[in-house]
Amino acid sequence: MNLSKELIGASTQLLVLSVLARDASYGYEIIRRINAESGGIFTWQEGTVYPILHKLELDEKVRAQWQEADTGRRRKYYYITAKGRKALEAGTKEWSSLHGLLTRMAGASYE
Amino acid sequence: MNLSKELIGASTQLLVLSVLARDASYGYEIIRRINAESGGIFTWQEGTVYPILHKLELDEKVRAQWQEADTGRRRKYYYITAKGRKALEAGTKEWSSLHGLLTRMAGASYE
DNA sequence: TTGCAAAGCATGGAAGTTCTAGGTATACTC
DNA sequence: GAGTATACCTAGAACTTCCATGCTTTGCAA
Repeated sequence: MNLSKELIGASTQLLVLSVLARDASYGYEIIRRINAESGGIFTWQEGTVYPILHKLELDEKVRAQWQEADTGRRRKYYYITAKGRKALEAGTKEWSSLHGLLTRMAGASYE
Repeated sequence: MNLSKELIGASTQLLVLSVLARDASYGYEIIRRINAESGGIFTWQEGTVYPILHKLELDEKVRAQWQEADTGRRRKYYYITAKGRKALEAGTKEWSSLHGLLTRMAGASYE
């Protein structure tokens, strides 16, 4: 069993799930929100996020629903599911272990 | 500019560099050491690590040198370079930013 | 009313990555 | 001399993310 690869993919998935755990949202806005909060360390493109949303939906971690906005525009809203919340929690924990290992090892190398 | 992808790859590179920053070592032992210290959250295979070492060498972040062990066995020792140390330091910082973002966002979703 | 920018979703293909699965060879132990 | 541990390596499969691009609709300005 090797978590590493999933952890990696999880870093992007986790960010998306984090946004959706607060409020349902749609692709275009998720991108803007994450890019804003990232403080400029990276910039997601649309082509990065939409496939991730599709995968999350396939995995039943989110549910999608077309809605009409006040502006009259059609948007595909994504809602996090119970499964998605579990994945978010588990992923955050796994991420923390990896981060712990990394700081422990990198830190030790400066002594 | 998008750091994300490099960050990802960096997580594995960083662990290897961390080991080498303490002591020069060779592939087979690096694998054992990291697997031991990971506390079981993942298990690297040889096929994962050797290509990484080759890439690090190509990038001049490590230097390789064949040496004869007491046991009479040939080993390829890897030494971290100045460039490698810089990469380790920079990578650790980038990693921390991402981790900060992640905990900030995931944390906020539980409030 | 025409034209352009922004909002909004989507996909195909390039490039990169790790993992699996194999191969080779030497030393030690029984 | 057979098996196990040490030690290195690579090809190819499978999976990702990223970039470029295309499409449609709405809003606004000239």
